[in-house]
Amino acid sequence: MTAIITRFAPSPTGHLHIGGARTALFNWLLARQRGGRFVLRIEDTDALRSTAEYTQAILSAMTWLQLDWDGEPVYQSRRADLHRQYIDKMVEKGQAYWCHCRPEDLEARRQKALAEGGKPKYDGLCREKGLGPAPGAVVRFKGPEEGETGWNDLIKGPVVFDNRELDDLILLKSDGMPTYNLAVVVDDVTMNITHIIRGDDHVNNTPRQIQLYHALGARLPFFAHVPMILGADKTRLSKRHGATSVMAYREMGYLPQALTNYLARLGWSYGDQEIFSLEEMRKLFNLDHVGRSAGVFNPEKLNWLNSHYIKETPLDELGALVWPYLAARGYERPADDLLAKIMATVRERGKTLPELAEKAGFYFQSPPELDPRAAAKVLTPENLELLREMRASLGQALTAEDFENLLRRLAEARGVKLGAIAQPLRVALTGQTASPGLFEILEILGPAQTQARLDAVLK
RNA sequence: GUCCCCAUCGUCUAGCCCGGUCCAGGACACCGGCCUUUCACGCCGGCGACAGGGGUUCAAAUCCCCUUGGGGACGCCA
Repeated sequence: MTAIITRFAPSPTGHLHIGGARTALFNWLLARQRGGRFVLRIEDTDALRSTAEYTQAILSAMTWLQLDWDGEPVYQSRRADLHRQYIDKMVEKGQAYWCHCRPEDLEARRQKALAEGGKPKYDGLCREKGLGPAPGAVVRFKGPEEGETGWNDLIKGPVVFDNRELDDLILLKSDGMPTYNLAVVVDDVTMNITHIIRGDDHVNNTPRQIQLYHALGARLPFFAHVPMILGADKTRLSKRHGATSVMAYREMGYLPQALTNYLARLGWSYGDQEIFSLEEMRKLFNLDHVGRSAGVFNPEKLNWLNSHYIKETPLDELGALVWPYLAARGYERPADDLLAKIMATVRERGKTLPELAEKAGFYFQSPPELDPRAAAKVLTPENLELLREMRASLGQALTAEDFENLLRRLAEARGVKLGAIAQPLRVALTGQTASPGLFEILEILGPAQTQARLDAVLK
């Protein structure tokens, strides 16, 4: 059995988006699982819209997601000569022909066909004219006029198109550049791609591409069309549904494992299992279990996965990940072990990295910003008096455990519940009524900081 | 308009290919309870779906047909 070769072929006309990331992931998974190759091809034949910046952004997004590719990325634009050779050969063999129809005329005829209830396809005007090259001319594929073209899609099953539905697609643009459909086929053939996993929106291109494979005498690859990802309103995921680029999710504080796990599970399943490391997916992934219907992107579930992976991240790593968000708030960097201890107290209280930074904010503000409603409710005259009385004894403990014993004894001595003295202290130290565990906070703040915060409230 | 694809809880899905084990299982979200110094986490419980209609069959979420609904494509974009 020969090794499989898959590819991801984004066009650098924008950032890597959620849908693209998923097709990349599936291609990567299949290749890695079967010991094959996963190659990256940048489809930059649209000179107007493709940029080097987007190319870079796509590469870094892939790297962030830990989807490594084999060899150097292939730039489609640099293969234009090769594409041109194939086109010339097809013209020579009578498989393609020069067409002199002008874009405006074409558009007019399309509109007319549409108005008459027909399909807006090329009418074949130049097909039998035997024209040659000319300024503004294009080369079209001479497709079969009858019969059917179909394939057995690895995800969708058998798909068949009537050849009469297909028109003579352009292979060479008037600017001398190959079109997408031609370039893709020539590249996939010459790069020996065995499995093409791509978005659903390409099924309509597939019969045309298959005809090109036939014309080229090339062996067909396997096709697998992954369903679209939709927004909450069930239309194609777009900007107005919120962030769509992978890097935007990185900035919003999502972990790459959460995103790949979510994306894999959106469409693919393995029984009831929800949590998969990249390593695990790689073992278990299977195109048979990729669903056929479109899926709605659900940020809530992504959040859940993100908090799961946040809880799994070692504290020192988590500290490093959250630090940039803390720094953005203008805080000073604490020692690594202290930052790790802080993370331990907040990591179950936030779903994204910036949320963690927000929950940890009070540690870094001295005194912390006092929530007026918390103050009004909890820092009553009686409670302030209570804090004043407790102030000295708080200097006698050092560890969270000691603080717990101390406060429990104090509560017992006064004949009140722990909460009665914990809440005023919490508000004094954090400015909030909701916070991480009070004993841990006391340990982290230390005696001096604790006294300073009490002083600020009691002055 | 034409063609292609799709259709199980609000959402992601298991089950469908090989009909009975499914008065349909899991997860997110939501609601309730427990735990508890607060908030979370965690645990327990609840709500909630086979789009509709015809067939085939002793039996259909599972097979077939139609309808409806949704998505996609119809570019000298990729």
